[in-house]
Amino acid sequence: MSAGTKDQPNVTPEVQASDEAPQRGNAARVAKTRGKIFGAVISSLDAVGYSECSINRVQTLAGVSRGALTHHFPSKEEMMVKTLEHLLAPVRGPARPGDEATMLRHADEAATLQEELHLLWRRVINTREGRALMEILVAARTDPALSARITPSLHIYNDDFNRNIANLYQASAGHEDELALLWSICRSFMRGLHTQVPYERDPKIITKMVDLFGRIMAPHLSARRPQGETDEEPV
Amino acid sequence: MSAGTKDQPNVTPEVQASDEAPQRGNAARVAKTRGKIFGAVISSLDAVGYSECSINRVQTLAGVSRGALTHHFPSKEEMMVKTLEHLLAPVRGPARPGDEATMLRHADEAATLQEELHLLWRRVINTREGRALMEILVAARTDPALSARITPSLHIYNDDFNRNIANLYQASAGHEDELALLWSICRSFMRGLHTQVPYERDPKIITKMVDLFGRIMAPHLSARRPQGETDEEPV
DNA sequence: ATCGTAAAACAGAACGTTCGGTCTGTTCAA
DNA sequence: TTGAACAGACCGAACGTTCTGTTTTACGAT
Repeated sequence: MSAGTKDQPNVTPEVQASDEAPQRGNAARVAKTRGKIFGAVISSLDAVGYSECSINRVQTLAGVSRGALTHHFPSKEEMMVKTLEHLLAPVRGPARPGDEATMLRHADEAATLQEELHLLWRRVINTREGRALMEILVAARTDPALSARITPSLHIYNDDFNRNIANLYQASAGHEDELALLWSICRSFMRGLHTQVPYERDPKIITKMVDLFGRIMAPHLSARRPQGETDEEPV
Repeated sequence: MSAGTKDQPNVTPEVQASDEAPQRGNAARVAKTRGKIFGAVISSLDAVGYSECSINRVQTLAGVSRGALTHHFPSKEEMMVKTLEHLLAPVRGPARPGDEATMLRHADEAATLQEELHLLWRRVINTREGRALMEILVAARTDPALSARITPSLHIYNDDFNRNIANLYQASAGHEDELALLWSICRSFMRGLHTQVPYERDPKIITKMVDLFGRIMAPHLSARRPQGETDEEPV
């Protein structure tokens, strides 16, 4: 369904070796296969939603056999849990020192909070990955087993997220303890936007909403002066 | 699954006669059956989500036969479309003059915008009906046929919504044209909250978020003095 | 007033399809 | 040569739809 899923898998292969280390197996082959599967799951979630993201569809889209899929992910639940963790990984922070930091750090391109939120919307939330994540979150709400599996990951992600923003942003004076809350509000707003985009007559409305929201939030949330940055930027 | 779905159907029976007029049929019986079905659909959507809201489940939960269900809703898509319209109806405004107005009108109980938003969250968004609506919206995003069916209803609902808030609220001076945008932001934020509630360790966080959000929005959005009220309140 | 009849409302069996999970083989790398 | 990686057939269950029958209601003719 998506454009050119076969030609440009759109997944980051050969870079996934951060998972449980396969002591014996062929690491490169595993990473490639899992990468293809992750890409297919994400594309399917974005294109047809959680319930239609079937084993058969993923298998076909990824171009792998049923056996390969089953070997890596014994159940659909396992497939979704691992896909979620795959989606959360790049936002949690730099895997190794020197890697690009959290997706929040657009400070070099965005001067104002409004611009920052626009970038967040365009590059993180309103993407295939962002919509796929949304599908998993919504599905897990009514799936106790899935919910139980992903909740710990989400808590860890949330803690990492809050730790990262503490270095990059600050709340207005007198409300320093509200920083995490403020960013939770931003994220909630943008997740909610997901359910408005498909039904909005004028796409510009979405941009206007992000813009106005940024203007409203700006007095309460500002970027830190580049200061906690110097200690770790050899590149 | 839900508590006492059989004892207190929790649907508004005998009040649904607003649909395409059944020239011949038995209006009361139809309303009762459709009411039971709507209640079962809403409960199922809330409890198990869109994909698990199967015909079999609804049929059993509603206590009606397969034939009755099929008769009223020839397809699952039709069932969902009609359920959505059923969910949207009470928010669109008073069906007849004298009926209770839109769900937005808590002005008599809520003094501040914060209290108003809390009530909106507790009584409209974070309810079985609110979560059911969310499930349909999310499902329709990846279901073109369903999306095409519900989009007109959503547009009408949106227009009615904006018309209603224009009588009840006003944007801050100098930004009168932003009223609809401001409320869209509020709704987006609260819809996004749906995807955070199940995974939040401390439920109080949600309350705090609604509270802080209300505090941030308050300078931009205020209730109109009771003035456009007198022309239509004989009760 | 009541009876006949057509249509709506309801009941439930049966359909083919697709689902996720399981199973037995085969290939590849160490 | 061993075990991980992969391949593909197979299973019972559940899905949404379609179908034929039965009951109930409305209403004009008698």
